Amino acid sequence: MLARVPTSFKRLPRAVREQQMLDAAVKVFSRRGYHAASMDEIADDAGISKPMVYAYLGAKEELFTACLHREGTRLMEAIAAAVEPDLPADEQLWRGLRAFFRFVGAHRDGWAVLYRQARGEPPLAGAVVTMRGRMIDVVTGLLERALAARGREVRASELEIMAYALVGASESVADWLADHPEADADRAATRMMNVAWLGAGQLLDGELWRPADAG
Amino acid sequence: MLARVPTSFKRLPRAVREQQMLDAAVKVFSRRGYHAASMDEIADDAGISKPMVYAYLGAKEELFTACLHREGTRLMEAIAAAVEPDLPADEQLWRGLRAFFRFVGAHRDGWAVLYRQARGEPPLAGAVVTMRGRMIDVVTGLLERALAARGREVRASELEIMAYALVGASESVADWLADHPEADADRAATRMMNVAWLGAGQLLDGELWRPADAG
Amino acid sequence: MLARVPTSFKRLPRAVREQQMLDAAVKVFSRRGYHAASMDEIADDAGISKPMVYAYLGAKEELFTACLHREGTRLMEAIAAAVEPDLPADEQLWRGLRAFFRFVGAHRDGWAVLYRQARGEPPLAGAVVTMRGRMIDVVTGLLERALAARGREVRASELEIMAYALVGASESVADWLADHPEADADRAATRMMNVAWLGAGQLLDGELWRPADAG
Amino acid sequence: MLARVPTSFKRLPRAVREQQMLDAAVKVFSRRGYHAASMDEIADDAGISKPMVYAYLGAKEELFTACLHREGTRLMEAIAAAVEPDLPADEQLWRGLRAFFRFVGAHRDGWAVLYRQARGEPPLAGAVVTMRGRMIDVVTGLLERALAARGREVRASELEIMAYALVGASESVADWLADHPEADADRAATRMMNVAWLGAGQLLDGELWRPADAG
DNA sequence: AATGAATGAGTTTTCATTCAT
DNA sequence: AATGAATGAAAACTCATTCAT
Repeated sequence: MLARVPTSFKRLPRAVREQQMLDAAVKVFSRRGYHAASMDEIADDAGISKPMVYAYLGAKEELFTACLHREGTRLMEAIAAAVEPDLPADEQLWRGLRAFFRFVGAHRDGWAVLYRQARGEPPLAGAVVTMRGRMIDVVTGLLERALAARGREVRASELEIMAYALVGASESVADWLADHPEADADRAATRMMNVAWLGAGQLLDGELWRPADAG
Repeated sequence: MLARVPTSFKRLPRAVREQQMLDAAVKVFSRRGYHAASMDEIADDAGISKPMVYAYLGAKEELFTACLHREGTRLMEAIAAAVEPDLPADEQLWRGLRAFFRFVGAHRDGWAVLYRQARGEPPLAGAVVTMRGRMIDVVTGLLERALAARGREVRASELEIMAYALVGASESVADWLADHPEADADRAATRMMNVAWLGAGQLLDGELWRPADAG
Repeated sequence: MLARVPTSFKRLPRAVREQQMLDAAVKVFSRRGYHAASMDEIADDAGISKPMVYAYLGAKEELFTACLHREGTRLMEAIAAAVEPDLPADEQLWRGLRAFFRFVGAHRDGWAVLYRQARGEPPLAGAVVTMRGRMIDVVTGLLERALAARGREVRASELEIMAYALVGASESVADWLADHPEADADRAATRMMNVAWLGAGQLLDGELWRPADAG
Repeated sequence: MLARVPTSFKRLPRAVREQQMLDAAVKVFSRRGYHAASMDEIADDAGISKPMVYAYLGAKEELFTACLHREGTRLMEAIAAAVEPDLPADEQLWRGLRAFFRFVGAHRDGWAVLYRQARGEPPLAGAVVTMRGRMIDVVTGLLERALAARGREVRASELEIMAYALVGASESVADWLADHPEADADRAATRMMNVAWLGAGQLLDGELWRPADAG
């Protein structure tokens, strides 16, 4: 948590103000949902007047999009930092999943919640398409590299479905994680990795995938 | 022989009206989203006045819940009808997935859309928990039977996460299907089955699962 | 309380049905207030369908008026039965007041509550004027007889104001009684009699009026 | 010298708007009654939009309460200004009553009407209790001082009933005054004073109380 | 640069009342 | 005689958004 900047600091540079607003918006959107969140509450929470919010970040929809964008980027950066392109595919997938669940587990008010809300709201469809596209791209890239390393090639649409399945499964397990606050992010990542890598067939036969490292 | 259908469409019995209303509500909720859907439009679309909607199905939230319940039950019935408990696990999973995607593909305004919306809306959380529980139960049951057939046993929470992953993956691929109207439901089901059954590991190595039948 | 007539008794004579409805209406109006009382609840409580209420007792306003009329008449009859025109004025006033407070105390859901509600509602003004007129007439008659017995005469408008004051004071003390369920009706009547008969001047000097009898 | 009154009546400071709204609300509530009064009409009458009413004075119930409070306070102040604690009790009572009737007569849309409405409305019960308490306190205080001057003492509950009677009688005569627009407030006050001070017993015997002064 | 004042437009919900059977 | 079905009309309340200062 960032220390709250005292309200007495007036005339802050624009960039700082914008971050304050986004912090407040993420908080309120997460807590109340897109519709139930009121611009009033967001402005109040940011310690700023409503017209300023409009002046800096635009209307409600844009504001939400900006939140989603910022949180999504942070998530993507966390994943990117964890994955090293030269490792084998399973290690890459594992590190990516682990980073994903760690991030989601650590920011329970952030991207996962916003994304979940956005998915059901037609007016936010655009933002969702954009963000999901970025996630799909990450996964697709990983798969493509893995295939290339094996000297194989697969139609793009096949890869895309697979990426959808992986992303959807991860989101769902992230939901499970969000609903079980006592659960451990790394354990969830391990389970997810098992399903994703081995598939139900091998799992049912008792096969198991285990992380190589401890951390 | 049949009872005479009245020439004017007025004064229908309650049960009929309720179905008309639910039809309209599912349509409008799907098209507009929960919040943007107005009770006015739903009533109009059902060809009935608003007070009747309130009298028969209650306030907006209850109405949505009723929609979700009806559509979810239909989906579940479609899946249940397709799965035969005595078949091997992969065949069961396949038939279940195929039934799921066929249903979702055939009712693009139905369960999948409502469910997606409900997930982001705090006020609808209760309904989501109930419905998701039913889906998870179906998948968990399937996995349990498969394990039993192999003489193995696994902790309930492990199974649950696996079920979450499968359900989430399916939902996500269903989204993909919803976004690609030209796509074929059975092909999507096959892709999904591959990911779910074989896992990324074997898929990347070129293994492939194929349906046994043609239907 | 009348024993509830079982709903299975259908086709009751009109007069009986009307009393059932009035019973229900008095109850619901008293409990909820004129506006918050819904015709639905009244019909339900009477164990009858709404159209019947309309057919027998008319619209909501008429229904309320009918309630007020019935309860008011009962009150007036109770007072009339208690007052004997040949007694001295103070004895008459005392008996009238005592009957009034006893009645109000015994029917805490009846006349007093309805009347209080009606007073503030412009649409019910007519009914209030009528009922209050009847009360004022009773008091005015009492005062006139008392004056006649003393061989005096006073302008009608003077008497009228006096009657207003007495009626208003009684209503107010009745309110006090309604708000103090543990209070005793006869004690309240005695206090009221003291104020009304002796006036503040004598009361402050310690004079006291006491009922002659014990009953 | 005076601050320039803006040519357009827009953008007034909050305090001013609040008074305008209260003025309009008192008017509309008095004319139509609590329920029949619509927030729309009140806003229109105040020359402002509905949301401002909600923003400044809250929901309908709070708005009504605020009206009652303002008008009640004005009435109480008028009475307090008229009564001088060092005068004899009858003089105090007389001045109080006169101030009361003058005020009520001069503000036929104010306190008396609102109070009458509030009494019958269950949702406004709280406000009524508060306001009536203040009136009762004023009268009780007067009576206590009078008793103390005579060296006597009386139980609080006795005084309370007496106060109820006096307040109720005054309200009723105020009603009479409201229904007789040609009537004179001071004459009504004199009549009321006679009943209250002398009581029916002495009045019937021809005794009469008269104000000492002419004003 | 910053905000208090202001509103248009829309929504859910309720209720008295009446047909058609 | 009795009722389930049906509705017109209105009311309270909220919110995103913008002026004017």
